[in-house]
Amino acid sequence: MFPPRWRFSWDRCTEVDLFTDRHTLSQAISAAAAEEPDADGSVLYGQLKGTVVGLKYYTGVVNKGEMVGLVREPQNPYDSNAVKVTNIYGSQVGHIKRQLAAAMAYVMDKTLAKVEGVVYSGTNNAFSMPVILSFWGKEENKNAVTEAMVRRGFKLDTGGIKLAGANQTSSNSPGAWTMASKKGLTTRLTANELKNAFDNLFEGLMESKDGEKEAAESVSTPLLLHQKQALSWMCARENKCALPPFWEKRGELYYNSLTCFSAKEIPERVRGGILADDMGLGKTLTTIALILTNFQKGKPLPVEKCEEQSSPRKASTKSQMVSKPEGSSSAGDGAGGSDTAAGSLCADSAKMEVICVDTPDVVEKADKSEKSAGKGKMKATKRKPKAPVLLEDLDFAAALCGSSSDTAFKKKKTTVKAGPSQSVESSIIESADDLSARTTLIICPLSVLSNWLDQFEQHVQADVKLNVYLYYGSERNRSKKFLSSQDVVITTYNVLSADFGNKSPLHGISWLRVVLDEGHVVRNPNAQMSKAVLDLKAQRRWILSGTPIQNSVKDLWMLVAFLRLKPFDAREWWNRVIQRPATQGEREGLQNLQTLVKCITLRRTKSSEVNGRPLVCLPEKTVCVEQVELSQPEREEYELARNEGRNTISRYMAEGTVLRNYADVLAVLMRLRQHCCHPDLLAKTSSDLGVAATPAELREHLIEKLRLVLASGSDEECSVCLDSIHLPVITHCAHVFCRPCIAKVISTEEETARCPLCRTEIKTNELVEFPQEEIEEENSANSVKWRTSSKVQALMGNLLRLRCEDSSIKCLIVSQFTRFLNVLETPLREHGFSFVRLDGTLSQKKRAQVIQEFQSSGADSPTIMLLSLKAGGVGLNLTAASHVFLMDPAWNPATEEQCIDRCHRLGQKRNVFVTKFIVKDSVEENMVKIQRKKQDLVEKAFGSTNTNRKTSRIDDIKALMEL
DNA sequence: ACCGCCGGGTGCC
DNA sequence: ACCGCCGGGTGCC
Repeated sequence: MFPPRWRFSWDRCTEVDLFTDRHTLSQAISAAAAEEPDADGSVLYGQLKGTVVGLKYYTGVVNKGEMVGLVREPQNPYDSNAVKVTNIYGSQVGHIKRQLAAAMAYVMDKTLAKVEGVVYSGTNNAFSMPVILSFWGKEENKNAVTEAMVRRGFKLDTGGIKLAGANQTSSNSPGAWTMASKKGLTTRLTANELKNAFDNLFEGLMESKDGEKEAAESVSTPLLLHQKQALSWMCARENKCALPPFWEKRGELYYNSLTCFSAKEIPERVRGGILADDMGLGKTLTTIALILTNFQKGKPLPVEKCEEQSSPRKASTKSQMVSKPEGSSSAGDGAGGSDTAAGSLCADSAKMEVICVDTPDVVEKADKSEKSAGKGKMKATKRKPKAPVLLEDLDFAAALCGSSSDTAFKKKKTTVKAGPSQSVESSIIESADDLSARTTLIICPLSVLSNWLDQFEQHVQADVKLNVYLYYGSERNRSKKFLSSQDVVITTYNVLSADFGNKSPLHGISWLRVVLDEGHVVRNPNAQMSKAVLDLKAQRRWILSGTPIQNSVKDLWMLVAFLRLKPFDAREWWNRVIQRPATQGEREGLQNLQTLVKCITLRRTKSSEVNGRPLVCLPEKTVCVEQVELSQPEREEYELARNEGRNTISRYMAEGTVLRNYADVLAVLMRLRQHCCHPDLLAKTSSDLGVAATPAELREHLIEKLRLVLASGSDEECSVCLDSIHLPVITHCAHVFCRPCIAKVISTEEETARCPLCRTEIKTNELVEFPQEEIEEENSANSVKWRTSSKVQALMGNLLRLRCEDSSIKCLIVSQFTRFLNVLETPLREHGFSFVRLDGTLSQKKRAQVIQEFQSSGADSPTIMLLSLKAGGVGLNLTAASHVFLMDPAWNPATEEQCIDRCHRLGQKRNVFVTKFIVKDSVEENMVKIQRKKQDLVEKAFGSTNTNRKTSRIDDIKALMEL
C-alpha cells in the first residue's frame, strides 16, 4: 500500500548515500521510516473554530492562548469518532463536539491532516469552550481535506480567524501567526538567512556562563581556564533549581511562555545539558572533573585514598577495568551481593554497619578472583580492611549530608556529628532526589572507549581509588547491585541497545548521572539505540558532542528528549513549537530554538576567546595537495575501466534509472577510485554485474557487491545499528547490514519484513554472507607477489624524505580502503619503518594497545600509523603524529577534517602538515571539485526541493564520469 | 447551561 | 390536544 511514499524514500536514501556521509544516510532513513509525516514540509490548510465540550468531567486545565493536543479516541464507547482534547502534560480537558469530531476523525485517521488546537477564550467556562483548530499536512492532501470537511459542513478558513477577545494572544500560535503575517508583521527568513541562523545556533553561547570552578583535589590534571568555566557551568546546571527555558513563575503558578501552559508544581528541572565544545578542548577531562567534583549536594565524590603507593595505580586500574570481564563472574557476584548501594547508608546508620562488616568479605572474594586472573596487585588487594573502608563510608555519608568533607580522610568526630542532623535532612531531601544514586554511566562509541579509560587514569590522582567499571564484553557483570556500587560505569551504545529490552541492568538502575559521549550519534529516534538511551533513569543527563547539529534542527529533538526538556520531549510539541516554525523560516520559531539551545548548551570553538585570549593555541596546520600522475600501464587500465563504467552509467542516464541502479553506479565509481590507489584493491572476480539469470549467479553477484562494500573498509555502516558492520550480510536488494541487526528486523516485522533501506521484501534465508574461505584466500593471494603503484611511490618518497629530515616525526597514513593499508604494509616493512595499524576490525583491547604504543615517545615506538578513515573518525587522540597523509579523497570533506583533527588538537606540540594525494585526471580530481561545489550547493540548496537536489546528484555523477 | 433539548403537564381570555 | 405553550430536568464523547 505504500508504494508512492516508499519509492520516494528510497530515492532519497540512495541519493544521499553517495554524496554525503553515512550519518546523513541514517538520518534520511529515519525520516523516511518515521511513522508520522515530517513536520517540516507541512502546509497550513486552514483553520476552523470548534468547541471543546465536557469540561466538567475532566481535571485538565488550560490558559488563554494555550496550545492543546487533539487525540483520536477510537475506543470511546459512546462514539468511535471521539477526539480528546488534552493540555501539554497530557491531562484531558474535554472532547471535541460530536459532529466536528466525526469530520476530524476522518481526516486524522486517514492521516490526511494533523490538527492542532489553541484555546483563546472561555478557559474558565464550566461546560464548554471554543478552540481554534489548525489543519496541517502535505500540499497534495490539501484539497482532499478541505473537501472532506466541507462535505461534513465545516469550512476551513484560510484567511486567519478573527478572534474575539484574543488581542494579546501568544504570537507563536498558528492562528496568531496567520493574522500577523497578513498584517505583515512577520517576515519569513530567506533560505540564506535561515541557513546562517542554523549555523550560528551553537555559536556565541558563552554569555553569562563565565564563572570558574576548581576541580576536586582528586583530579590530578590542572584544568585550563575554559575547562574551569565549563566545570562551573556544569556544576551549576546540576545543582541550581533554575527553571527550564520558557518557564517563569507567575504568582503561585509556573508558566510556560511558549505553550501558555501553567502548572502548580515546579516543572521538572533539567539537570544537565549539552557540552558542545570543539574537539580537543577537553570535554572528557571536564566531565571527569565533574564526576569527581560535583557529587550530591555540591560536594566532591568521596573517594578512598591509598596510603601506600607500592603498586603503580596505572597497572591496578588497568587490570581492574580491562580485566574485569574475564575474572568478573566470581568477583562481581561477590561484590554485587554484599556491596550495598553505598548511598543508602546516609539515611540509615544501622546499615552503615552492614557494609563495614561485609566489606572484608568483598575484599576477600575480589582478591581471590583477581589473583586467579593472574594480574598481579589489584585494586581489591590494596583495599585496606575494615578501618579505611569504614572511613570511606563515613566520609561518604558525611558528604551526602552536607557536612564539610574535602578530603577523603575524615575524622570520625565529624561524621558522628553528621549523624543526627542527617536524619532530619534526609527526610526533606529524599522527596527531591534519590540520594542513593552514586554512579555515573558513560555511553560512548566503541572507538573512544579506550580514550575514556586512558583519561581516567591520566587525570585522576594516583592515590585515589576510583571504581570505574567497563561494562563491555560477553563476561560483563550484569549485577545491578554491583554496577550501582561503582563510581563510573562505561559502556558503548551498542552494548546499551543490545541489553535494552533484554532485562537490561543498565535500565534498572537509577543513575546519578548519564553521559552520552559523541551524543550526536544518537539521532534516529526510531532506532533501538535511541529508545535504549531515552529509557535510562538518571538524575542528571549530559550530552557531549563536538557537532551537535550536523544537518538540521531535526537532530536536536533527540537531544532535547534525552534531557527531558518539558514539554518538548514529546514529539508533537517539539514539532509544533520549535521544529516546524523554525524550518519554515519564522523568526519567532528560530528565536525560540536559539533560546532553547542557549539555555542548555555550552559551546566554545578552537577560535573562541576568553578575556580576549584564544582558548587554546594550536600549532599551525598546513594542508597541501600532491598530484599523482599514473604510470602508462596504470593509465591504460584506468581508462579501460572508466570507459566501461561510462557506458553503464550512460545507459542508466538515458533510461533515467540512475538512482534506481545506484548500487551499480556506486560500484563503478568505487572501482575507479580503487584504480587510483592500487590495482590490487580491485575485486578479483567477474567485474561485470549484468543481469543474474540463475540463483547461483544472483548469489555470485551479491557476493561481488558485498565484496566491493567490504573492500572499501570505509564509509559503510549498518543502517539498523548505525555502527560499523559486524557479520556483514547482503540482501537480495543489495543492501548491507549486520546479520544480527537485519535478523532482528525480520523477526520483529510482522507478516512481511521489508528492507529498511528500500522496502523490498526480504527473507532470512535470502541473506547472503561473504564466504569465509574467500577472505582467507584473498589475503594470501595479496601477499604472494607485491607490486607498487604511483600513489604508493608518492607516499614512500615523502616518508623517506621525512625520516631523513627528522626521524622522530610520526605520521598518520589514512585511507578509506583497508586493503590499501594492507598493500602499504609491504613497502613500509621493506624500508624498515616501524608502524602500527588501526582499523575497524580491531578489538577494543587491541585498539587501546595500538594507540598507546603509537602515542608513546619511546625511541623504538612506531613512527607510522596506518589508519582507516572510518576508524579515525571521532574521539581518538593521536597527537604523537604531526604529519597526515590522506591517501584518497573522501566524499565528505568533514570526514577528512575529523581525521586530521585527531592529531591537530589539544596536546599537539608540533606544526601539523597534511598531504592529500590526488591522482591527476581522474575521478579523484572530480571528487575534489564536487566537494568544493557541494559546499556552495549546500548553501544555495538549503530549503530547496527534493527534486532539484536529486537533479544535482545526477549532475554530480555526470561530472564524476565526465559525461 | 444566562443555553438547547427532552418529555410531561396542560389547555380561551 | 394527532397541536402549542409552559416550566422542570437535564447536560461530552
